[in-house]
Amino acid sequence: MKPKIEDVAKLAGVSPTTVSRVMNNRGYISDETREKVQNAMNELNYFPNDVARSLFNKRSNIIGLILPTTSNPFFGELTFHLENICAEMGYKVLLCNSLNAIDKEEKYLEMLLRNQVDGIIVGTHNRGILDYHKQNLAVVAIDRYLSETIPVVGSDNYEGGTMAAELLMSGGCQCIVLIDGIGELETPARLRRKAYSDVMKRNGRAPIIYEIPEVFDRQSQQEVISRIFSEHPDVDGVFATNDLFAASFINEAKRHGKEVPGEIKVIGYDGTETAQTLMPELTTIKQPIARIARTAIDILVKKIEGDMKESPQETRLPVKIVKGTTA
Amino acid sequence: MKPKIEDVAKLAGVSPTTVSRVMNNRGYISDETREKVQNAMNELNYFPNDVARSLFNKRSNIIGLILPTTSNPFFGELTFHLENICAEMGYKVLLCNSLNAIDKEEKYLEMLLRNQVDGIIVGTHNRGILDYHKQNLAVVAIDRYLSETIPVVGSDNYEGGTMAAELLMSGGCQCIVLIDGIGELETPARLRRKAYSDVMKRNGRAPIIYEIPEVFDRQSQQEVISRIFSEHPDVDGVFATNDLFAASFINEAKRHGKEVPGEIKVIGYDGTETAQTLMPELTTIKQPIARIARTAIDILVKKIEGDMKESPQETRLPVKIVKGTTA
DNA sequence: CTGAAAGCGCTTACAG
DNA sequence: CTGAAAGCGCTTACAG
Repeated sequence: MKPKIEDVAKLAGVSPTTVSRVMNNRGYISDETREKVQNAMNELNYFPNDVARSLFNKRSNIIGLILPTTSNPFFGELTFHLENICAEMGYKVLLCNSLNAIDKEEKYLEMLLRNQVDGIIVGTHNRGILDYHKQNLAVVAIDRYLSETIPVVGSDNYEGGTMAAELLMSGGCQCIVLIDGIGELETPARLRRKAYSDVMKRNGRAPIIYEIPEVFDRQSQQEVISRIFSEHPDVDGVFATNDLFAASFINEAKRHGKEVPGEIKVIGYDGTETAQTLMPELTTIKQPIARIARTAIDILVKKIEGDMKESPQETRLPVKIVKGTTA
Repeated sequence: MKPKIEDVAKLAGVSPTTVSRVMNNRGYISDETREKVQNAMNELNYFPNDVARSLFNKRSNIIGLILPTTSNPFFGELTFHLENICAEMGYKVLLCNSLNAIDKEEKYLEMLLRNQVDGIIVGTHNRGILDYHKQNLAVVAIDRYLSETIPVVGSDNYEGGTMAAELLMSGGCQCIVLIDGIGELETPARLRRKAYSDVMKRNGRAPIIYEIPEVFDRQSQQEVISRIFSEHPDVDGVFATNDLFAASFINEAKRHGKEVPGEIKVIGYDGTETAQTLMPELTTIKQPIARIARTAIDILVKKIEGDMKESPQETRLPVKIVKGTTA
C-alpha cells in the first residue's frame, strides 16, 4: 500500500499536522523535527496524494485543453508548447480531442468541470453551445470567439490573410481561389477569409471560396478540390487557410497536370515545423505558435490566480510570410 | 459556489446517502425518490466532484501519457487515437511531453503518481531510470522496452526495416545509408536499424549509419546530413527511420544537386496522415497507428482492472509499404 | 514549536 | 427503501 501522511508521522514520531507542515514549509518547525520527518519520508518513499490535496484546497492545478485534434500539426505543436509551459508553471494538462463535434465538446466540458480543473484552453469551433462563462471558470480561447468575456489569443489572421492575398495579386494571378475549412461561425480564423475577400474586392474581383472538411479525409478533400479545376479551369492562384489544405491542393494540381508555381501559385497558412520540414517549398504565413501558447497561458493563469487586471479581450500576434517556391 | 451533494439532498428532502445512491444507481430507491433527487440535481445544475470520488474510490480514471512531443506527427496522431479511445472508455488523459529528457521524465512520473493515475502509457526512450515497475502501477510501453514485466506495443519494426532495406537493394542501390535517431538504448524501434544492418550484411555490404537528433532542430539535422554527402558521395539509397528524417534528407539532396529518386532513392518510416498529405511522393513504411493505440489501451485497461490473464509481453503490429515515387 | 479536531465532497457498510 | 456515521488523505485554524 502507498504510505500516507499518517505512516510518515508514526515513523517520525510526530503528528500528521507536523508532517504536513514540513511538506508545505508552513509555520515553525525545529530543524530537528524537520529532519526526522524528511528521513521518514525518504525511508517510506512517501509522496503526497494530490487528489486529497486538491479536495481540500479546492484547487487541482489542472488545466483542461480542448482542441479539434493533435493529429493536425498546428494543434500538435500548439499542444506541445501549451503543455510545456504548463509543466513549467506547475500545472498539469488534461487533453481533449473533440474533432469539433459538439456532443463531444459538451461531454468533455462536463468531464473537465467534474474534475475541478482550474481553467480551460479552448481551440475548437463550436460557439455558444458551451456556456463556458456560466460556470465562473477561467477560460481562454485560441482563435475562437466564445463569448464577450472570454479572452481570445491568436495570430493576426487579417494581416496574414492580407499578406497572402496580396502576394498572389502582385504575382499577377488573375483567378485566385480561397480554400478554407467548413464552418459558419464568425471566428478569428475567419478573418483570413475576410482579408482575402477584401483584397479581392479592392481589386475588383469576386471572391471564389471552396470549403473542405478539416479532419483528415483525403477522399472528400480531393473531391472538393477537384471541383475547383472543373468550375474554375483558369485558376492561377490559391490561398489555403492551412498548410494541409495547400498540400492537398498541390497534389491535386499535379494530378490535373498543372504546374506549381508555373501555372498556379499557392500559399498556405500555419507554417508549422512539421510542414516546413515535409514541404519546405511551400510559401506560407507562419503563426508564432510558441508565443500564442505562452500568451494564452499567461492570461489564463492570471485569471486563475484572480489577478483582476483586465486581460486584453483579443490578442493578435504578428505573422511572418515564409517565402518558398510555390508562390 | 458549486452545489454539492448536501445541497441536492436538502432540496430533495432526502439524505446525502440517497442522492449518492441515485447518482450511482446502487441499491434500492423508490421511483418517487429518484425523481425528486433528479429534479433537484437539474434545478441546481449539479454534477459530482470527481476529485472527492477519486479520493474515496482510490481510482482516478486518469491515464498518464508520457511521450517525447506531440509536435512530431507520429506522436501527434498516436496521442489523438489514444485519447480518443480513452474517452470512449471513460478514462481521462494527463499529457506529458518529455522531449526524452530524463529529468523531465522523472518529474512527470512523480507528478502522475501524486495524481493517482490508474495507469501510464510510455512512449519515451529512457529506460531503467524510471522504476515503473516498483510502484505496482499499470504501465504499457509504446515501442520501448522498459522492463521485463512491462508490455510493449509497436509496429513490426524488424519487418518494416527489412522491407525498406530490401526495396532499396532490389532497386539496385549500391551505397545505402541509414539515418536514425540518436540513442544508445536497445528499443524495439532500434530493430529498424538492426533489420537494415542484417540486410546489408546478408548482401555483403557494410552498414553505414548516421544519427541525428530527433527534436526539431533543423540546423543540426542539416549538418549531419550534409556529412553524408561529403563522406559518402556515392550514396544512392537512404532509409530514414522516420518520415521527418527522410524529408530532411531529400531537402539536403536537392541542395546538393542530387535528384530523388533518379540519383538517390529514399524511403521513410511512419506513414502518418500528415506526412502522406504534405509529402505524398514519399515511399515509406506505414505504421498502424490507430491499432497501436487500441492495443496499448486494451492491455493497459486489462491491467488496471486486474484482469490477470497474462497480456502478451510484446505485440508487433503489421506494417505496410506505401509506394510513392522516392524509392 | 507541536498536536487534536474538524472538514474538503463524496461513498459504503451497517442499522433500521 | 432510507439515513447516520465513519472514512478516503490531506490541511488549516485553534489551542497550548
